[in-house]
Parts: sequence; structure tokens; C-alpha cells
Amino acid sequence: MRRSREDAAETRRRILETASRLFRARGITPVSVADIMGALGLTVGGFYRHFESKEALVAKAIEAASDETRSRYAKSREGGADTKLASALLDDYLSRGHRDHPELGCPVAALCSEVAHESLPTREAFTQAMHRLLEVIGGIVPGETKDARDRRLCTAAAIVGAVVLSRATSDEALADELLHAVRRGVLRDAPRVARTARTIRPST
Amino acid sequence: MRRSREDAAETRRRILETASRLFRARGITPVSVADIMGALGLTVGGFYRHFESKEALVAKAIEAASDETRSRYAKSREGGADTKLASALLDDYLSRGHRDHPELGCPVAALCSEVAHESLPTREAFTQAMHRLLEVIGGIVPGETKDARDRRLCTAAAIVGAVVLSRATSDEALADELLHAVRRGVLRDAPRVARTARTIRPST
DNA sequence: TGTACATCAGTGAACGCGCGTTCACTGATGTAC
DNA sequence: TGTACATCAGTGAACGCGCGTTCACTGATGTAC
Repeated sequence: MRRSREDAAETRRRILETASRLFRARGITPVSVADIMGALGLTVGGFYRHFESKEALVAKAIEAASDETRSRYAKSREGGADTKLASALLDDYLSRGHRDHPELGCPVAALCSEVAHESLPTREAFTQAMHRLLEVIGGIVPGETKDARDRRLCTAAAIVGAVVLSRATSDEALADELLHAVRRGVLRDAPRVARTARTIRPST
Repeated sequence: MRRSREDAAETRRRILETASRLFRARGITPVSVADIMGALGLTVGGFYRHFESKEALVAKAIEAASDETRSRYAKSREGGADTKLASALLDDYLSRGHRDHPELGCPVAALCSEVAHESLPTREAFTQAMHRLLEVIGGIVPGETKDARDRRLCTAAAIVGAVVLSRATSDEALADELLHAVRRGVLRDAPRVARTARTIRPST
């Protein structure tokens, strides 16, 4: 039976939220439309009142996850560069909590290797999520120089790599080591750029 | 009809090689047993003379890919740490060629986010591939100290992250930027550890 | 404000399809004598 | 070395199943008068 417009909008929102979490938790291909609708207590047919296809949903779900992640780190960009701030952001991103709960975490880390095989709209949504992650990292490594940009890209690659590999390995010790090593590595380099690069580092 | 033992061993080898390439190129779930056997001009039924299940194949295919990758970088470990060597290894790993041909490249970069949802044997094979990648990186950042180990882990996370994100994004400029930024970043830090760590760096 | 009707959110069964796996079968290979 | 027979690599059809998507249907919601 028909529901009110508010109900319908709420259903669409819940489909998106659930899909976004299931995709991050279990990957895109292994999650079916029936899985998503079933998790909401709804039947599959209704899905197509809200989205054109599963593929269309995937792009929107990545967008939703990216919004969520950006909001969580939003305050990180308020105060500008700061060692304490950098530490807090990295403590969160490189935490066991983030590693063990991909469904609530960064979609870039959750979906990176799968997304390469997805449709263009999906890869575009993923790219936007990457740009936002780089903005968040701007809270650790600010600046408009080419060197600062380079370091933001390195930091992004390193923290995403650390979380992804930490999730993939069956070696728990290695998983923890990766998170800690990259946390230390970024903290070692980042503030040097933000505040003391010209004084400590010699020529490079 | 029956084939000779040599033929059978060769068929098994070819299944493994083809699977290893198809998984790296398109991911694990999207590649079917029929895809693999079809690529060899064989029919599906025969597959089960060689492997117990698709799942069993996946673990072996990752192992095979890891062997292949280690061989390619084998010479990198012969000469010990060296800036020129580091540069050559990174030139290869962080090249457009590697990014655009995952089927011939590192299985760690190709399968990292998918593997988190696979069976334990698969994750164990993946973990072994990670250990081997760290050994290869030992050619850039050698040493038994905790600091050297940390830097190897950071380097692994960064180069895997760079390749994976470079493949995932639809933004070609960003894709190239990532490879170059991480290449420069690793080269900037690595030789310092390998040869000049104690003289340049102050306390850390 | 009340009524008649169009709209459409969600149902549930069905569609064609590809999946991983099984199995009876084939005939060349390998082995025992 | 030659023969009889067991083995088993590979075939091709079939299995049950879950997939994404479609569709006739339902009845509450929204709208026009």
C-alpha cells in the first residue's frame, strides 16, 4: 500500500544508509538488493521505486558514506595544522575500531580495490570521496605548495594502505603493527612540514 | 578423454596462471570457474580434477601471483640497500604499466580490499604475499631495528595505497599524481634510513 | 469541509540468467602380467 | 615386447540456488472539485 511522501523519503534514506553500511562491511558484489531490502524488513520489488538499478545505488551509497566520514572529521579542519589535531585524526583513522568496523568507516579504505572494476559513476563518487579525504588530511598537512600537496597524497596512500592491509591480513600482530607504524610515520613527517620543515630538514 | 600426467600437470599450471591473472584483473567474486576454464578452451567439469573448489583455487592463485611478483623483484634484494636500486624498484611498482596491468602485477595491490571478505586460507595466502612484499622492500629499507621495520611497513602501506587508489580513481591526473608523490616521498625518506639516518636525523 | 478519483509506495511472485558443483560418460594413458 | 584392464583427464548436461529486474496488484495518500 502507498505511504506518505515523508515515509517514502525516509525509506529512501534508510535504503541508502543500509546499503552504504553493507557495502562497506561486505563489499559491493557480495551484497544483493534483497540483502539490503531484507535488512530493512522490506521486499525487493520496492527498491526500484527509489533507485534505477543496483549500480545507481552504489554510487549514491559511496557518496553517503563519504558525507558521513567527512562529518566525523569535520572539526579536524577548523583549527588548522596542529600536532595534537593530527594525532587525534590519525588515532581515529588508524584505530582498531576503524579497522574492525568498516561499516562505519571510510569508504575509500573499505572499497578501494573493488571500485576499480565498477562503473564510471561509481568511480567518480569514489574519486570525490578521495578528494574529501585529502581535504581532511589538509588538517594535518596544510599548505598550497607542491611539497605539501605531495605529502598529503603520501599520507592518504599510507593511511588507506595501512587500514586496508590491516583488514586483509590474517596475522593480528602484523595488522596492529601496520596501524602503529603508519601512525608514527605520518606524525614524524607531517608536523615537520606544517611548522618546522625549513629549520630541521637540510636541503631536499 | 584421458591425458598424460605431464599434460594434466600442465593443465593445472595453466588453470593457476589464468586464474591468477583473471583474479588480479577483475577481482575474485566477478571471475567464475567457467570464465577461467573457458579462457583455456576447456569445460567447467574438468576443473574439479585439479582443485577441490573455487575457494581452494583462490588461495593457490594468490600464492602463484606472489611467487611471480617476488621473482620479478628478486634482483632487488641482491645488492642490499642502494638509492639507485630503490629508485628502480619504485619506478616499477609505482609505474603506469603496473597500474594499468594489474593482471601481471602485485596481488597485494590488486586484491587488498576484497581479500578481507574471503576465507581464512585465502587471507593466509594474502598475508604471505604481504610478508614477501615487505622482504622486497627490505631492499630499499634494510636493517633490523624497530625504526627500519616501521619504515618498511610505512613504505608498504604507501606504495600499495598509491597503486590501489591510482587504479580506483576516475581522475587521471590524480592517478598520476599519487604514483609520483609516493615515489618521491619514499625516495626522500628511505635512503636516509639506509645510509645516513644517524648523521642527519637528530633524536627520534 | 466532503467526496471521487488518480497516484504511487510497497508486495510478492515470476522472468531469464549465471553461479559453483556433481555426475555419467569417453577414450587415451598407465600398469600388471 | 605384447595384451588386458584399471585409471582418470576432460566432456557436456544437469542440479539447486541466488542474482537483478519486471510486473500485476493493494490500498493508503494526495488532489481536484
